Amino acid sequence: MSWTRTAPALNALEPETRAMLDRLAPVEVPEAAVLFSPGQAVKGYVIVLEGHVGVHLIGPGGRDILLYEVAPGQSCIQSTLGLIGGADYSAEATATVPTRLVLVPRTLFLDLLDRSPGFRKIVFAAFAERMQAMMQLIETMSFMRVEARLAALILDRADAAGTLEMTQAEIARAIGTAREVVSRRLDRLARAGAIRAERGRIRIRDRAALEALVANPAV
Amino acid sequence: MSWTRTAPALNALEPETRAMLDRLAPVEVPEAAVLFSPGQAVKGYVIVLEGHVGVHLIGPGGRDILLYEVAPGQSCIQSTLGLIGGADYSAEATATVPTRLVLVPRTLFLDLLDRSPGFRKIVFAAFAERMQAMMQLIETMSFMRVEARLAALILDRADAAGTLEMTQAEIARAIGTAREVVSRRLDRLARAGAIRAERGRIRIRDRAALEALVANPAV
DNA sequence: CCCACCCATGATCAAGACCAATGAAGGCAC
DNA sequence: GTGCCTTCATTGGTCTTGATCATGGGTGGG
Repeated sequence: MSWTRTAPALNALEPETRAMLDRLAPVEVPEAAVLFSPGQAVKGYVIVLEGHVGVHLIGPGGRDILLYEVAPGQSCIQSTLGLIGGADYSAEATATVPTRLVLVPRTLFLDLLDRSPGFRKIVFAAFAERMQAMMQLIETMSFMRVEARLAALILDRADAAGTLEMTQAEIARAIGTAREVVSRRLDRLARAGAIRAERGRIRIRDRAALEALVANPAV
Repeated sequence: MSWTRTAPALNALEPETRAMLDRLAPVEVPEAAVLFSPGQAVKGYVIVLEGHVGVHLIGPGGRDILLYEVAPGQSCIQSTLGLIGGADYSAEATATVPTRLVLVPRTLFLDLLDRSPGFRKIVFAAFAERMQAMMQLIETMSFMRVEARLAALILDRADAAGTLEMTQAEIARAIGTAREVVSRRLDRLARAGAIRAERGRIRIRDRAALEALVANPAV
């Protein structure tokens, strides 16, 4: 009941709209569950309440790159895309941890979109934000070499203490390269004193050095 | 007067909405004019009436890649993005030929978005379509090698007779590589009998061969 | 006829993909 | 504790792709 209360973004909604959404039952999905895969039709608008979802493009040969991630309170742009434009999913979404989410059926979604300014605002703000991130991704992939991408990721995802808990394989997927390359790059960064690499963890030692790398991404 | 008549997509609009739009005066921009550049604030929603606009991401070092193109009747998603999300432009748009366009001011745009279901529908359909194309672009860049990208472009842009009038430099920008590479690849395709390369023009000779390349993009 | 633009080609070089083998740390069962 | 297994990481080596520099030839318009 009233799961909308747990999603801060939804607080600005009109009461009737919230009521309609609250009638939907959240769904629990286990870790590593595949929420959707390429080719499937979009069934509804997805709002993640708890947990974490990663959306990947899968290439032939099994390589995949992380398009974006969905945190609690956020929605999945692929779904929006499909509902508005009618396209099928072209990526794969998997829950990286046990996740709770709500699926707003297509008809309700379109109805709300038409009638609720607040809902519209939320949906489109999220849409725009994601889109922005995707353009960023294109830019990154086009113009930054792996080392710079790696530095950017470390700076971006490290916690306040300058620590990043990610396995090399995860990093590789996030920046779209092979694991070995990440290993080598990390090694170089470590030699240069920019970071300290541990098992499943990276500590920033020289933030400025990483920032310099990001600032000069010349391929 | 009544330029909305010339944009088929706008025919489905409510009469009042069309009337409001028709009050705006189209603008003429000369060939090679820069419509906007990275960092600029978004002034309004752009609808191209006539001509052709290319939107590029510019990297350090001058390299740039074609994000998408705007044909008559279409709008520029970067503008939509900025108006809804508040972000500045992150790409550069240039008119490739003399172009006529309409700029819907921000306030009117947001107002129409709120009040006109028809306008909303058009804007978001266009948004979704572009977004789809961008995902396609990411996929292409990630998983297709240059040869496959080249083949795809040839198939996609050739006219009914199987002829493509593009200079190698243009092709290079469109698929995000260097001109020399295009030259070499074209040469190989020509040797293989898939195409015939002439000055500023390419003729498809073996469509199936190109399609096979696109189908098997393994990096 | 000359000057832009377009194209071909060669040489070099770095990045990164891919394959393979090994080491090292942690978790678990017993 | 000991042994075993899984996950994570390191290292080496090979191979392709494609970026870049350089140079020369061709073509067409003014």
